[in-house]
Amino acid sequence: MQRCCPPAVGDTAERTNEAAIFKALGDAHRLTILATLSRAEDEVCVCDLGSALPLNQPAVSHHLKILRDDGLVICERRGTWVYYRLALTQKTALSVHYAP
Amino acid sequence: MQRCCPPAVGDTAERTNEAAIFKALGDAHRLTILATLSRAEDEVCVCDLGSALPLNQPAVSHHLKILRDDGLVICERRGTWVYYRLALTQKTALSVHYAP
DNA sequence: CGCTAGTATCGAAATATGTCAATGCAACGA
DNA sequence: TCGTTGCATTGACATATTTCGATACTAGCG
Repeated sequence: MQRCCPPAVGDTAERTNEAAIFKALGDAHRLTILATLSRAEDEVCVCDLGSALPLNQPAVSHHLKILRDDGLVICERRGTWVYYRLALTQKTALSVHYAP
Repeated sequence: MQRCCPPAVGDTAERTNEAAIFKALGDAHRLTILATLSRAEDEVCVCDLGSALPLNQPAVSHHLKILRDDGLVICERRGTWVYYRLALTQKTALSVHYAP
């Protein structure tokens, strides 16, 4: 396989993982959730997250699951309520630089 | 409207714009395109961008249009070929910090 | 058990992705 | 000039994924 330019850095699987994170961020409602969590000094319960969005509870829960599955937020149940907070991992740092 | 937590920063329109950029990055093929452009010292023509992807030309063109519409790349036609390069604007800096 | 908070599942509408065909655009040769 | 060739984009369509509401379900409390 002959090419004029060097092949792209990183394999496809790695790039797919990166894309999944960006995809999770590619929704205005989820950005609102993350912004709310970031502004909150402490964790925020689901009902408060939902009250800032024009969605009903199942839809909010759906978006939260996406953020959970991508490791962007973590949740903890205490009694009746579930509290969310940002998962401050490398992923959320998001200092993206192409190419590495 | 009464809430326990402060409202999210930024209005919906602004957040929608941000989401559009993340959505553009939320695809492994488009990340490959951006990585290739970033690695290339100079611009890269469409045929070379396409040869690094398991897609045919129309699909590549489609992805390039998404990146163009979001202001992430710019293109220039010279003769028969069209050359792409990164649009090094604020958008591509992508030093994301929530909340601002 | 009843009640509330949150999640999971299902289905419909909207959107995204990729392929094929058709169109533009520029270079080249008769 | 005209037709041909090759690169790139656009449009139409089929398929896949996403989004969100309605409903059903689970967990915890009194």
